Amino acid sequence: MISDKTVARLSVYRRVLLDMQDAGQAHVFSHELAARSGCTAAQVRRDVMATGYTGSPVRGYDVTALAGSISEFLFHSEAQKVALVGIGNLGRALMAFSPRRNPRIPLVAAFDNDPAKVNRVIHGCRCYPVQQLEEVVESEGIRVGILAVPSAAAQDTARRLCRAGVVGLLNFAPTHVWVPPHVYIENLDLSMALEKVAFFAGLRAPQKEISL
Amino acid sequence: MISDKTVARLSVYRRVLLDMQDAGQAHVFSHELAARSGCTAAQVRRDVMATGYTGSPVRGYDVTALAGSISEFLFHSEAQKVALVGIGNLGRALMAFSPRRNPRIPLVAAFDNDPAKVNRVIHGCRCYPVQQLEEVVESEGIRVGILAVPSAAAQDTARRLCRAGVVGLLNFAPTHVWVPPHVYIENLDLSMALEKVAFFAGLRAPQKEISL
DNA sequence: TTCACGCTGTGATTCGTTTCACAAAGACTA
DNA sequence: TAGTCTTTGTGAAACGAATCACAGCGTGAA
Ligand SMILES: NC(=O)c1ccc[n+]([C@@H]2O[C@H](COP(=O)([O-])OP(=O)(O)OC[C@H]3O[C@@H](n4cnc5c(N)ncnc54)[C@H](O)[C@@H]3O)[C@@H](O)[C@H]2O)c1
Ligand SMILES: NC(=O)c1ccc[n+]([C@@H]2O[C@H](COP(=O)([O-])OP(=O)(O)OC[C@H]3O[C@@H](n4cnc5c(N)ncnc54)[C@H](O)[C@@H]3O)[C@@H](O)[C@H]2O)c1
Repeated sequence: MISDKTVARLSVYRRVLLDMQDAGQAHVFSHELAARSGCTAAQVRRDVMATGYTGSPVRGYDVTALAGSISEFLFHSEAQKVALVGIGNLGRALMAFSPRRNPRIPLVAAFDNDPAKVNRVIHGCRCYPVQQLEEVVESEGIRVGILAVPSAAAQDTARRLCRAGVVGLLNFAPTHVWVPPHVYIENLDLSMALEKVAFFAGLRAPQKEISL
Repeated sequence: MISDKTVARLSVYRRVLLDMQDAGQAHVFSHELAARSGCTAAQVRRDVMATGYTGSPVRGYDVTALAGSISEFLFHSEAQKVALVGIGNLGRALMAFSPRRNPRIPLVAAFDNDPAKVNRVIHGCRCYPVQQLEEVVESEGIRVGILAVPSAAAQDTARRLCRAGVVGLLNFAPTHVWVPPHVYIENLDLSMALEKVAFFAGLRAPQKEISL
């Protein structure tokens, strides 16, 4: 019913609105929010419709009220606890970033199969041996998982997470991961994204410089 | 003419095909490639059309030949050199990953405004003070940039990169960045992706466990 | 009080992508 | 040789999302 892409844009609008709130701005028009979010005014209005909030044709949207409405829409349920699997280069960067993130989506546990990396606390997040995955996910009621393990381990890790009750996955491994139909999975394939950028960069500057 | 999404999927097919090649598989059918790539057989056939390669109705596609055709299609131009700006947590993870990546898209320079992080070589990549950005990008002929700086610095960094000749950008900062129309930009907003996953996870398991 | 203005909310439309469905073709069988 | 089987390549149809376009409305000006 509600589209993937609308949810993504609402998340962007929310961040922009919070920035505006910090800057003391009280009202905003759809075209202004659109410009700051990289989309069109019509799209903003359509997306805002989904949250049920209604603006005023004269003042536009109330910044605080709209931010609140989007927050309520996006984070309606109780806080969604997150588990990270794979405390490697990428996993550690994600952990370092997590305190700056949305407190409604807290990172509460991390797992690794390397004994040297576990049984400590990094940026407020407990690190466990991967053997305890099911136990911790179940006891903490974790519903969201982040896969930052090598490709070869991704499918099996996903299977374990889903069995333990995870229903949303963010996958950084550059491989397709099968999950049960009730689980939502989002793939963030950085290599693929870079290849895409390189491809279009090649199209846009195809001729060598006249370099003589 | 060629769609964004087709390029993305071709990149995935290519990786799957290289894995098959390593495993000694000589031929593959569209439905098989589709299953391993997370899409449909019809989509595979459509996408393959774009590269100009033609399979056999009996044997399917020749793994090596198709991988080659996709590679040629995606990486037709000379190697696309890449510059990274922002040697923080995320930047360092990307540098650590780069040797494992496509050699047609080499990471050749990194920049930071923190003097403590520059004037050394990390994973084979030279780190420069950000003041030398224009000079290095121009002299090396770099056409692709990765933004791993804080949001506040993203727009200005993008502007400098584009002025220096970059025509493709990969942006990790959670902010909208304006670029000239001839520049291709791809945003990888990890926070947004996680909020999306959390949202759909909340929808799929909305009720608290009957936990008594 | 009337009018003009600019913006929101939304039905209708357009656009791009995915999926369907089938003709064409090689290989194997008898 | 004729027939069957499986898969490709691709027009055509279906689908979903973005965009258009405008009615409706509150405001401020005259
Ligand atoms: N680092 C990057 O910038 C980057 C970029 C693109 C994609 N990726 C992908 O992200 C994933 C992680 O990348 P990375 O650079 O952090 O790799 P890494 O090798 O630094 O870290 C992987 C971690 O996973 C752990 N691990 C391995 N098998 C495991 C298992 N079965 N269970 C639990 N933990 C296990 C390892 O001990 C290690 O700590 C990889 O799939 C990689 O392809 C990373
Ligand atoms: N770390 C993550 O997992 C993560 C996740 C999501 C998004 N991001 C985004 O990626 C970006 C980088 O994240 P990070 O965790 O690496 O942050 P970080 O603070 O660890 O690193 C930022 C780096 O950029 C450098 N820098 C700051 N201003 C600069 C400038 N004007 N020119 C050049 N260099 C400059 C800093 O010296 C620092 O080394 C941020 O925008 C962040 O929001 C990071």
